[in-house]
Amino acid sequence: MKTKELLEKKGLRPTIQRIKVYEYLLKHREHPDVEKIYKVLKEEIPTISKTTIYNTLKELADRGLIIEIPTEYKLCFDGYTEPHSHFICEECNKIYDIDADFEFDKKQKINGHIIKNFCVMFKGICFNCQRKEKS
Amino acid sequence: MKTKELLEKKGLRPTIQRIKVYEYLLKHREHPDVEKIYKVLKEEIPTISKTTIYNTLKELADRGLIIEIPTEYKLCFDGYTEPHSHFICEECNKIYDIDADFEFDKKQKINGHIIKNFCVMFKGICFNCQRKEKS
DNA sequence: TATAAAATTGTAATAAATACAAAATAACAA
DNA sequence: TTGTTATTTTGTATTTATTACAATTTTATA
Repeated sequence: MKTKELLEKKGLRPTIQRIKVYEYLLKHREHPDVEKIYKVLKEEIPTISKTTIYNTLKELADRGLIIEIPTEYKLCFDGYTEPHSHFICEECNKIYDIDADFEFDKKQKINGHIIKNFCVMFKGICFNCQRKEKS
Repeated sequence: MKTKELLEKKGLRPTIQRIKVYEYLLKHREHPDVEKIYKVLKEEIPTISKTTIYNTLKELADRGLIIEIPTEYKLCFDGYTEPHSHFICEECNKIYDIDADFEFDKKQKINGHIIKNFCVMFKGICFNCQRKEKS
């Protein structure tokens, strides 16, 4: 389905700003933060405002079209919403996708709390930073 | 073991500020943020500085004495370091401990990345907010 | 007690996020 | 079309969170 239709299905007007933000996250799997998205989109849409980026990301996340990844440093975003985990490198702070499948039935309650979703974050030294340290 | 000795064992001088920050986190299982800890400790130690809270929390976390819990809203802290998970309520933003045991061998690598630790965050509507919504 | 190292404090600077009113855009009825 | 209304975007101002850093204070120990 096209980005435009996905937005409409969630009750969001498919404005050029929303489409571009969403498409950026679908095409780039780097888990960007607000600043990164803003800088890139400003090339294409010079009038775009950072407030719009914030607003759009919140709307997309509220509707489950994207995932918010809170880190110690900043809030990052992911357009890939299939169940997966993340790894963050404590050297370079880069975030990697991890295809670890944790079994969990979202319909169950835990301690009386309704579970809507869950996320797993691994932390350590990434493949690349290990190489750098050796040399 | 006493807080003082735990700090010394990790190579940290057991200053009154560090002891109090650490003890606060061990005694209160509410997952406070910097602001909360600062406000409470300022009662006891009126000269304490927020920078010291930041510094101390970073040192404690680096040495594994406490856990950092990044959320969408702010960075929270936990003095309880036994393996456990967290649940955050999307209504009241309160963080609860969850005794879910996810099996994972930390010594293994994933995709070539060295895993030092991992955390699981559940999200949804907490027990208390469910009651409020019914009435 | 003197000296050096470590830690704390307070202020300033930076960065991240939010609030909000004005302007622009889009939907749609006449 | 055109006019009206609702929605969205933009830009600026605030607020909040975090970091940088020099001066002061504290601590260890020679």
